[in-house]
Amino acid sequence: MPELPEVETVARDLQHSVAGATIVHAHVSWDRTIRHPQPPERFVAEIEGATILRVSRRAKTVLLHLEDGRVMTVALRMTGALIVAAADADPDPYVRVVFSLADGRQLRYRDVRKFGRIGLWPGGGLRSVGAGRGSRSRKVAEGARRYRIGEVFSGHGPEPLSRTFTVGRLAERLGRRSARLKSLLLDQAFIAGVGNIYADEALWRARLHPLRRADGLADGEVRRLHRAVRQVLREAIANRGSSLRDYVGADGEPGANAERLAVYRRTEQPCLRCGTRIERIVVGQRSTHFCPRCQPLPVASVPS
DNA sequence: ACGCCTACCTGCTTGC
DNA sequence: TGCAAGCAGGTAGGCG
Repeated sequence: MPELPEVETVARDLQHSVAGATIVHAHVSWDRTIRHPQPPERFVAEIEGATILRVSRRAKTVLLHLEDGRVMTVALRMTGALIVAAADADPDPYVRVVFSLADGRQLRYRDVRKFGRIGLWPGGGLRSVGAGRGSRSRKVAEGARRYRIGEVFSGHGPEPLSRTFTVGRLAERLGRRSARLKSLLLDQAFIAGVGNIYADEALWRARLHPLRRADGLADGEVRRLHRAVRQVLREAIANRGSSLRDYVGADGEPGANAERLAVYRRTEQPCLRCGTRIERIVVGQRSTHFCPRCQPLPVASVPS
């Protein structure tokens, strides 16, 4: 479900609605939602009584900072959602964890496909929750070592909306890689928070073919990509995210961005710029949508 | 470094 | 209508 704009929307919603709230009770109905090595019973015991100080986002993970310095991380993966509900709200068979708040409300973790994971990390440090390949060499046995807070997401690439994510930085990173643009945009170690929807949208906006190799871009093309990624994400946040199926904000309402998507899941429909039929191909086992006319593939620009 | 595969899960859509 | 296959916003781990 959620990519950067959706997770950002949830985090902002929660900052407004549950910052300052105290968790008086927790109930876990699908144990594997709780990250190893925390046994669910221990997690429940340790979270009870905690007060939520503030809520933020890093990459596609929601961070609930607790008053005592500990941090609860919620990785929503495909269908996870964090929803604030009244205690007497309708029962929902897909709610995997319920946090009962002191004021009577519930913070519900809902997840149809059960891929999401919730972690609780000690004050002043978290264990690595790295991002795939890039963090592999840094991986250590679970529980064997603690990372300091600044190193928590050390396996992740830059936040695309941060001020430090400049054209120059993107150019430098692209220049060192031979992979296809689409695959790189999905690589959390290369850039944090972009997923399948916004990768396709950004490439369409930048008029770059998803199979172009990263180190083959001209300066102007890098500039277009940098601008496109940031615009697409910012606009989606302004629209509270793209709801294709399961995604809702913490208020339980879907976002409004899905209807503004230019290529994602618009196979065979006309390109909004030139009217050419949008094509669907598979890149790295992920559906990929693009306009064959606006996003041409120059000869010899594909990874071999 | 890179691409490709499988696994984790459930539900909806599509095609015969 | 029924039923199987294919598809889904993510990512970890394994292989060549």
